[in-house]
Amino acid sequence: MNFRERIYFLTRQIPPGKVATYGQLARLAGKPGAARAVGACMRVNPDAPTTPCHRVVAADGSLHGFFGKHRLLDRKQALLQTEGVVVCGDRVDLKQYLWENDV
DNA sequence: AGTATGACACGAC
DNA sequence: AGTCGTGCCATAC
Repeated sequence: MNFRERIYFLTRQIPPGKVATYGQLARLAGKPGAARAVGACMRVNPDAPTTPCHRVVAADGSLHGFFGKHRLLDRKQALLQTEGVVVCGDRVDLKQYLWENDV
């Protein structure tokens, strides 16, 4: 299982209404410093709906990438809010929606 | 095999 | 608190 697959798997484990940071996924993947690598995996993200990359945010809770050029953030943003994540502008309250991975 | 690029994170100012 | 610079890992060419 390559890192990418782990990242996708972990991302899939993110419950609705919650978000995980790249560093978090990287850490769960076994590479606490592979935050960038996580983002790289999301970029290739072959399974967009299967891998809720929109649930993956930066360490500050700010949404990255998936809205940059595509600007479809509004769509993802709305989706996140539908799941229970209130997106403040381009950021979410990690203290409230940060995936604790208790499971 | 090496170089260049990238959806990040942390430290310091 | 916000902004700037550097470091880490993986992927793609």
